[in-house]
Amino acid sequence: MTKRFGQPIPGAMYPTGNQRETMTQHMTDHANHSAAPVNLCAKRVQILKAAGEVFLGSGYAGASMSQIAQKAGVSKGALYNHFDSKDDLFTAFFEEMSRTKLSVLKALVHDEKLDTRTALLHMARTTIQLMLDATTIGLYRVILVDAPRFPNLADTFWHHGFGCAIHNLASWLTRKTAEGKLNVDDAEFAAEQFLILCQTRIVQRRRMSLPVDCDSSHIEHVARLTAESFLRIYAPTP
Amino acid sequence: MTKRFGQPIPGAMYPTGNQRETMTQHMTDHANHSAAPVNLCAKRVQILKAAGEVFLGSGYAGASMSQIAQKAGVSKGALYNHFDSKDDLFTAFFEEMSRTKLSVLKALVHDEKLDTRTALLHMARTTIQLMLDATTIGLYRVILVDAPRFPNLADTFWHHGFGCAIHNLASWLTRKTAEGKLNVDDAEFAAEQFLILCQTRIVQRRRMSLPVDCDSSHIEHVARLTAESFLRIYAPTP
Amino acid sequence: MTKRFGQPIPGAMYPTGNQRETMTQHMTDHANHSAAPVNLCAKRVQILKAAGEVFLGSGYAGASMSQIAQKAGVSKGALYNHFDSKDDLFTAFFEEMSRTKLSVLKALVHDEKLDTRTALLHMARTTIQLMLDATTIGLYRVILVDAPRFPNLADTFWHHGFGCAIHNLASWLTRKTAEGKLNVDDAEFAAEQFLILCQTRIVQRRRMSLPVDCDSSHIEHVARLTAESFLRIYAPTP
Amino acid sequence: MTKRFGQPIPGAMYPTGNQRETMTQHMTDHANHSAAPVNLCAKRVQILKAAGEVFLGSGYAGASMSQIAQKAGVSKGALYNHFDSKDDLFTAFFEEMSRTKLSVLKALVHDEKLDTRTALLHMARTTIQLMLDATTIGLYRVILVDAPRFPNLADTFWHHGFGCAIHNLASWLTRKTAEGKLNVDDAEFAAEQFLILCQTRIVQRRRMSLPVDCDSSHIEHVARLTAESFLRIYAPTP
DNA sequence: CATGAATGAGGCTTCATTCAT
DNA sequence: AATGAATGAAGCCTCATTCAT
Repeated sequence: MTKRFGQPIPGAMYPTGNQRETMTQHMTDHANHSAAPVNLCAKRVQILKAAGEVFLGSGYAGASMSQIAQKAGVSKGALYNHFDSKDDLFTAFFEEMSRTKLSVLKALVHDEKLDTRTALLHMARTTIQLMLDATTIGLYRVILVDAPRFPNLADTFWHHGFGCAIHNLASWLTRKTAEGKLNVDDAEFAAEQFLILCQTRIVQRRRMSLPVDCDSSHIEHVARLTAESFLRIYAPTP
Repeated sequence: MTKRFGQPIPGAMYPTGNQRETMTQHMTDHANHSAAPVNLCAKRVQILKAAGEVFLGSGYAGASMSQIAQKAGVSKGALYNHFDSKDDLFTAFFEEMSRTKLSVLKALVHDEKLDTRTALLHMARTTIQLMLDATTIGLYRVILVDAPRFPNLADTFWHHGFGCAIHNLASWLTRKTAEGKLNVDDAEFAAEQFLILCQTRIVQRRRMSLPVDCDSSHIEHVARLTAESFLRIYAPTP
Repeated sequence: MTKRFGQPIPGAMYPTGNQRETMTQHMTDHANHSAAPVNLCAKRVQILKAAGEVFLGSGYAGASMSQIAQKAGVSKGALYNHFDSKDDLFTAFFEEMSRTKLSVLKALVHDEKLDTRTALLHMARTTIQLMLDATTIGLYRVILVDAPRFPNLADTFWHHGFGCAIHNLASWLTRKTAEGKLNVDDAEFAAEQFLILCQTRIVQRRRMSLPVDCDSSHIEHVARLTAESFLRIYAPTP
Repeated sequence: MTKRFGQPIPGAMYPTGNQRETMTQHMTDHANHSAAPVNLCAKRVQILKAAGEVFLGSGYAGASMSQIAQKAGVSKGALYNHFDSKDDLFTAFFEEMSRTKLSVLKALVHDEKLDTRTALLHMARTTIQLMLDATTIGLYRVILVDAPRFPNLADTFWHHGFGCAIHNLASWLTRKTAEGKLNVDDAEFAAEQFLILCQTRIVQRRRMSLPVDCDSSHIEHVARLTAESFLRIYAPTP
């Protein structure tokens, strides 16, 4: 059923089916013959946005095409003019979301001239904040529950999100180790540890819909403890 | 509608209605006149088992009563002789699962005469293994996706699982700190960090249905790194 | 399905099936071998009572055997020990109700030494009160809706209720005409007119669940107008 | 849940949702771009017609959506494109029926130049005929049995039917009294008496599904007796 | 291309009835 | 006799999808 997924080749054309580009970019690269494509894009974006709200909240099984159509302000039929099926829409939504919402993770590592401790604190704070975002939590939820039936889901999420962040962070850790600021052996593992440690206390509870204090002061506290802990693990031996 | 949840009163009897004892215990405490209760329990257990398989795999919305009935080998109507509704069955399944499957976490801390490093390794190994279990992963999945609609879910899970483990582990850490073997300030936080660190690499990927090597040698490796890291954070300052 | 109905022969025996005597009489005409029949009767009465409450309120289609069993405080199976089917129980309930609750109508005409006007007023009052009774209204409701599917229902109701009252009243009217107190030609028609006139204002509205003042003073008012009207129709020509 | 009822605003448009005009009028007031509404209306009418047949015969509880769909020649799901629920369909059916079928009652009083006796006979005949109509009997049945659960039912019926007729007739009676042709004190009460008297013998039996002669000659006979009786009650005192 | 009515499969639940205990 | 679990048909309703307009 699921048709397109897995290798989102940014420039490729999809001659069969309704698929179009992911459309947040180059909305204007066709000053050609008609404004229709713009509207198309607009409607597609509109639908994807609505699909996002619904799928993130309810998962694949809990969402209904009617709901999405209604929230998007279009007819049910219109959904099928832009997407071949619920599966297809789900897949498109997920890819779009992963690409746009997790971009923060890709840019987690700013190579500014911050000292190591400050940089770690900064990254911890940013990570926690991202992971508390409703969209991120929704995406995580969707992956956990729907990945068994949509095998490429997790790949996409990993590719655009966690995996990417781990990779970038690992590079940074390797660099810091080379600089003698840290002492990291398995950089990929350490990077993952860092990201996972960020979930202590706040993120973990929030994901489970448990009541939790999300004040920025609390976030700051946890970020600090996390950065500190990480430093203790990987501080260079004197 | 959903009747039973929240305060499982272990010794109470439910003479009227569908609710019965949680039924893993005292299947034999009726040397009286009839074997019927055994069958009743048997069928209830049978249904709960099937419900478990289905709910764990698909969440509440993705599961269907027909599926469950079929997997349990009973008629659809029979489900309603034992549970008032899908909600009720879901709730009962979840409570049962939390109680029985997470008991390992409660017993995570054995107060044996192991040295600290070995004990941590041991606990890391156990935790990883538990968290890789299909049931545990399913439960986690269910909580993430269905807790928003079933508020007690997360409480139950926390109460029987994570929360309990954190609490026990925190006590142990406090004790070790008193003994000078560790140097833990915020024991609850540290305990949670330990459990979260155990999810690095293997558990996290498995949860997302990503391919991952689950060999015991790999588990051992991660457990060792985890214990080591934890020790580095909280080793007593020399 | 419906087995027995139509000619309730009071003394007959029903050798096949579960049917027993209507049981409000001669509860004691068997000082014979066992007290079981008494219990049977008790349970049967209990069931019929519950069936009455439910059927009167909801009609045949709206009632459920479970409801009845619950209200009767017996098991669902027990219903089928006493009655062959829902149809059978319905039929038995209806006959019983008609017989017992409408007996007032049979005794509508007391041949006391009241003058005609007072007697009519008396009968109007009694009729209105009976017709306002929840049971009577329920019976009427049941006939209207279920008679098409249970052809003997209306016969029974007519036989025990309206028809009987009309008959008795017609005799009385004939007698009064003979005495020169009234001038009734078609006595059956006149009797029916009287009973129907009693439904003006209060009974008619109550039947339709419309709000209506049922004070005894209001009843008295309507009864008086009704008797007066009847007298004007059938007063002997001077 | 039930959305439309109570105040049928004749000219309102319901652009969103299932609700549409009651649709017996202006099937042609859209010389616009498409013939679809005609079909829509047609189907809605088709469904309402089928619903009428079923509900009138069986009441709310005894009717099934499958039956209605089948009788309407549409799929079960199609019902829900036009009505939100069984309740909604029931409510719409009842309102429509009350409005269209009982209009005869509203026009009961023609202010022709008939003498009083003839006018009464005329009205009695018309009333009896209307009340014998299968639809009227069905509506009455539905009210009695379902009004307890649908409070607006009886109001609607009264508003469109009985109540209206009583009101018009009462005005007529008052007029006749002013003209010295009748001597009516409580005109509303008298009007109700007239309508109720019309139910003697034929209507009452028919309602209960009892066998009864409905020949026009019999109707004429009862109408004559009824008019005569009414005249005797309210003839002006000489 | 947009619409939304139509469809039929399938969802959850209730029901009358049966039957082993 | 009494119980209540089991059954499978049927009830109401929703859903993804199609298609005429």
